[in-house]
Amino acid sequence: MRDMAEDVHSGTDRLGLLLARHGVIMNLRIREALGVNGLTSRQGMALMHLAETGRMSQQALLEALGLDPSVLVAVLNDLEREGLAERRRDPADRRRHIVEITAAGRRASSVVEDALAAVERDLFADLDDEQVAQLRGLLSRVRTTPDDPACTEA
Amino acid sequence: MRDMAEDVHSGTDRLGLLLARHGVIMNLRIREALGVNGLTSRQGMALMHLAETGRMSQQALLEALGLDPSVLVAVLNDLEREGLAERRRDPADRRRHIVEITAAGRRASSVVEDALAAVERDLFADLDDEQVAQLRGLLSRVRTTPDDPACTEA
DNA sequence: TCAGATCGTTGAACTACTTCAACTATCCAA
DNA sequence: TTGGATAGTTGAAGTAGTTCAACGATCTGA
Repeated sequence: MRDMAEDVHSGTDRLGLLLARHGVIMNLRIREALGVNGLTSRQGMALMHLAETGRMSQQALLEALGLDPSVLVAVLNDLEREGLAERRRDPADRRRHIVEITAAGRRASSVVEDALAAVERDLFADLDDEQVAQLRGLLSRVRTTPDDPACTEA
Repeated sequence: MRDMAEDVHSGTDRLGLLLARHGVIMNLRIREALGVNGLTSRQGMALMHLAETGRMSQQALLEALGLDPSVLVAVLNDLEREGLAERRRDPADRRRHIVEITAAGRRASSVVEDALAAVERDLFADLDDEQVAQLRGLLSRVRTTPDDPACTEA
């Protein structure tokens, strides 16, 4: 197909090492993008989640983001103070909070979206659309659910 | 019951978000693997680098790993104390250190290799060999070199 | 020989992330 | 009504990563 050099790197290159090397950098760039509004990357993540789902229980958000409860509290405090999200008690169970994104939150989240898109354009500048789609497909099938108990054997 | 919790991944999924989500987890697993000998993930990284190149100047290692000089010093101190690497002054320029991996270091590095391979097998269990190769190819073409000034134009 | 640069090193300050224990309010079931 | 569980909150401790300034040893060029 293309005349691309198949292996620019030396032969041994573990995929894991590639991920360790590039992953750190990609992560950095992505977190910068997530924090584009002066938010922390976590606040950005939470905002994106809320933008997707509109509203959800604090519990659900917590599990989706994989955060400690106490951490999420701080995140939501900040988002709420900035007027990007709101908490209100669930009338059906007053222990629970329902977290909802505000209009300002949606605006902020779309700014984050754009910043993410820009980083992607930058990171994946050498890939065409089809390849980016391919990459997305492959990555989405990576097993990141720790529900498999027998995974740390050597 | 938690009816909103389960289904999380869907529609909009930015590739960047995928990376932010999965990347953190992949990174965690990989770093666990890198630290399999009781080393820190950084020591593991350094060891892998040394195993690839055999020996290199401390300066070169520093740039390859993207570390602050002071950080590398600590890493090498530990590796040397464990007998996994050795520093000696470069006779051609006595300011410089030449870092060389030891036999024990090679053994340790191959343990890291195996652990990495295991993590990969686990993470990419749902991909066949061809797809893993594809993923490696795509990832290796991600732009992670920030030294290119003309890459952030849009 | 001297001045300035380079290499590795030390130490400290600073930030961010993680984890945990304890507490309040609320729900649910016996 | 009461005891135990759950949701969210607070605060603190511990860990790890980053950055920076300063220093001694050494090289290089004038």
